[in-house]
Amino acid sequence: MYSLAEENYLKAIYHLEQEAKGEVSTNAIADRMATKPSSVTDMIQKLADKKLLSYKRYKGALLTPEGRKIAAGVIRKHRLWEVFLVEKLDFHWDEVHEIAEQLEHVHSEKLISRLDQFLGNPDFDPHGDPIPDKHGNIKRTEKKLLSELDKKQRGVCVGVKESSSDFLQYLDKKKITIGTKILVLGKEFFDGSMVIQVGRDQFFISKKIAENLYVQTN
Amino acid sequence: MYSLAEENYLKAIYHLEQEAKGEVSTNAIADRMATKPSSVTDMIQKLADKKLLSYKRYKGALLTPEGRKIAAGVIRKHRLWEVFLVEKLDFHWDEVHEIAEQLEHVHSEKLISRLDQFLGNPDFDPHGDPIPDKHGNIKRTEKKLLSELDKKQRGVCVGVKESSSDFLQYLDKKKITIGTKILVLGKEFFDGSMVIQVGRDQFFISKKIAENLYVQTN
DNA sequence: ACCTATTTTTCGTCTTGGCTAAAAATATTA
DNA sequence: TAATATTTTTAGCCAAGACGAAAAATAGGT
Ligand SMILES: [Mn+2]
Ligand SMILES: [Mn+2]
Ligand SMILES: [Mn+2]
Ligand SMILES: [Mn+2]
Repeated sequence: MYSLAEENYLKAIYHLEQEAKGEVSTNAIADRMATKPSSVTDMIQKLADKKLLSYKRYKGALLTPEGRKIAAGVIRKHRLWEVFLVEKLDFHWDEVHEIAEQLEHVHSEKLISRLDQFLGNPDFDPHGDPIPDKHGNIKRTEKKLLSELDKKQRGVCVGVKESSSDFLQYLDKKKITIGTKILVLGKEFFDGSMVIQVGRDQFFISKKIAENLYVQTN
Repeated sequence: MYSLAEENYLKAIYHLEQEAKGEVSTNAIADRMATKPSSVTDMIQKLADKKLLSYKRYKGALLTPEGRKIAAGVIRKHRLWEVFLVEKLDFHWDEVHEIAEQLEHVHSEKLISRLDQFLGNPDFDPHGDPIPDKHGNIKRTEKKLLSELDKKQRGVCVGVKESSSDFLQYLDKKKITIGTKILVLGKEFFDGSMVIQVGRDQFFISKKIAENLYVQTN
């Protein structure tokens, strides 16, 4: 059984590995976890001793299969609890993350398998992120950022990259949620801004918005 | 926001106050928490500094209203989660306590009020223990131990004093659960053992069993 | 190749919540 | 009341996980 701190480090490193593809640096981990590099060094040495990641001084960290499995398990729990909060307790998708940060550390195989079943074995969390199965495998789907679409292309919103409250509330205001169809009416190459159509509404969005919305194109 | 350790101490002291009616001794707390008296002294001094209990050296501890409120809040969460596990996730009543010990420390007012609502605002947990309301008030009901009944008296099982797995599984084997009607056929004064009728079955129970089953007589 | 800036590690320290051993206070019993 | 037993507290120590300051390694620029 791993401690709360260990689980959080593994989770952060797992996410950073996805994003950066390769060794994860001490500073990157410190940034992500809002902690100091010296603390990170201590912890990755400890995790290396436990064979949860491989680490050579000054060379960054890489999860071992075991470390990856632990991390995926924590992420699985986080996302299942988020589904629970939204689907069963009627929470809004911008309110669930902080609570799931706590719930993800409850240790019980049986609890999580029963919860999974209770929720109907969902594949995605309320933000469109895939839920790892009990072995830690994730069903990766084809998705791109809205910002990658060109004029006249269509996409269906399948997820968000950021899930800050501010961003999610912006999306709500614009009536964009998972499953919403989006048509790119125009794209400005100078600043990456777009004009899009959502339902009957047409409006302007900044590059920053377009870079944080995942869409699927068929 | 209080730490996991602080919450567990407050909860233990709360329960000991109920049982013993009066100041709670250092040793009693240490026993209940499977820790050492010296550790208890440290913690109760810390809790006294925070005004969660009153404490004079060598005189034991008594929760302040604030301390009692925190403790009742933790117990409320514990019991609501137990209801969730049994009612929604089909756990057996002997499996839920350990998991609830973890879930009770998740901090979110909104989570617990939504959970309460989702469960239909239950008054009792799966072991028959009353669930405090959001202000920490408990609906106390008239109940006595089965061992207090005399020959020919009837009672309805409304709770268990112990909820160890062994005991609960024993009760299952004997088809006794919350709501079961029990008739005392005989009582041996020498050792406190009884012969009781449950449904169509008649059988012998030891004093230890009778002292851990709460019944209501009408 | 050398100097400098950046990143990472090391070292000493802090807080929380444990522990043991010894001292002090209280309770019991002769 | 005095001696003894029990309970409680104090004092010193430990491990986890954080921190800042200083040292070491690496990366970049010339
Ligand atoms: Mn989340
Ligand atoms: Mn999510
Ligand atoms: Mn319980
Ligand atoms: Mn219970």
